[in-house]
Amino acid sequence: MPKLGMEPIRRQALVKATIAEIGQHGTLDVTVSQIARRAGMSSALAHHYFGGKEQILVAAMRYTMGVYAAEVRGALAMADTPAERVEAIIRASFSSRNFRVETVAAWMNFYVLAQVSSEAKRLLNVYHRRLRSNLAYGLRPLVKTRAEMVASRVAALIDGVYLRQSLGEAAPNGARALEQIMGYVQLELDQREQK
Amino acid sequence: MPKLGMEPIRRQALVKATIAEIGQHGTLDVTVSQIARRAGMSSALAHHYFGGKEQILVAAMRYTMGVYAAEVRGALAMADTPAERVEAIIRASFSSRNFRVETVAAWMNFYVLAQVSSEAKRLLNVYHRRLRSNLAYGLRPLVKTRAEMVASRVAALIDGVYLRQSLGEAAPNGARALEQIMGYVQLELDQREQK
DNA sequence: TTTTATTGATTGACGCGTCAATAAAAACAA
DNA sequence: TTGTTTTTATTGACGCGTCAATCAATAAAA
Repeated sequence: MPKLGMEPIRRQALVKATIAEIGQHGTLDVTVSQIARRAGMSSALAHHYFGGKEQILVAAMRYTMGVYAAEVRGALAMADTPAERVEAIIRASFSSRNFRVETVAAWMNFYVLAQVSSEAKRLLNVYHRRLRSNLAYGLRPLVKTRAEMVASRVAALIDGVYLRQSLGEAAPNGARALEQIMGYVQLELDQREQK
Repeated sequence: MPKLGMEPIRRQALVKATIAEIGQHGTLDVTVSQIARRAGMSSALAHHYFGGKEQILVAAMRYTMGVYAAEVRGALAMADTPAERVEAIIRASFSSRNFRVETVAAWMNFYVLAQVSSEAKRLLNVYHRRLRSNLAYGLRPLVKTRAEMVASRVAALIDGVYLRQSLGEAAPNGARALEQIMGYVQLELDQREQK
């Protein structure tokens, strides 16, 4: 009963299943069969649409990063002041959409994937560059020449908080994470004013 | 030609080979045979001494953390002021001994291992608790009630910098990493003085 | 002869990727 | 319209390779 135009549906189902599966296992050690089963199809079909396991994983990565990027853009569009811009970017990292167990687990494993897949490495570098560039743009009016450095620190903080969360005793608490990082940003701003 | 007392030698050789192998592959996807070959023995012997792959990996993790902990203790012993204590702890994370490609790669993968091995998770939690506790102890005289929070941020920063380094375009630069983090600490100290 | 060291060979499981086969829709032909 | 061919969807089965773990066998110390 082949309905036509299944390709995009199948692809998305596989991508989402991949993230869920990685989230559940906490590892990239998920089989194509597991992913396919969760997505409701045979593993052969998964290979048919994606070619191989690595490409499925990279697609999942691209999807995850795309969701994040969209959220950043959305939040950025509503920000008027530089300070709001900065907060919007950070806030996106800890939104209930992104800062959940599966996504955190997936994210960490993308760093491992980047050790093996050059495309994954490229994607991760793009993410980092954008993040720092976006942050620095918002920060420049606020902290002038320190903008790049502060952006670097914020980026590292975000990654660090994610990593910590992956050890996850407690459920992800986006609000607390956000405060943690905004606290640092505020410190940089105060510093500026007192000079 | 069985020389007696080989066990500790073999074990250490395997542990070191494991770290080297993970460092080279960037992943936990290293076979027992590869590790054993690098350590100059058969895979059967590796199993004989460790029981299984997971135990080898955990041993490598314990070893890595042990090296780090020893270095922290050493640096701490030579620190007189609280500020020196804090710097000593951070410095250890970026010493030329610890902040090298293999170790950074291994470290990141320990987070993945912790998703699968409860012993690895335990070890990582111990590391985090100690790190934060050590930092907070040094920070308390300097920033009072903020000590815990600053310690948390520093810990997250360290992890974040490591993670970034694992993407490693350039070779690890411990000095720069150290500055990056000490810059933040200094900011917290300045803040305190101006109040 | 018991213990320690050591390995080649083997087993059993598992996973990726491929292929041939089935089936329905669409495109085309008469 | 009806018949034929091509394209798209889909899967079960399978081959090929890999790998963790085990075992039986060898050998030297104690």
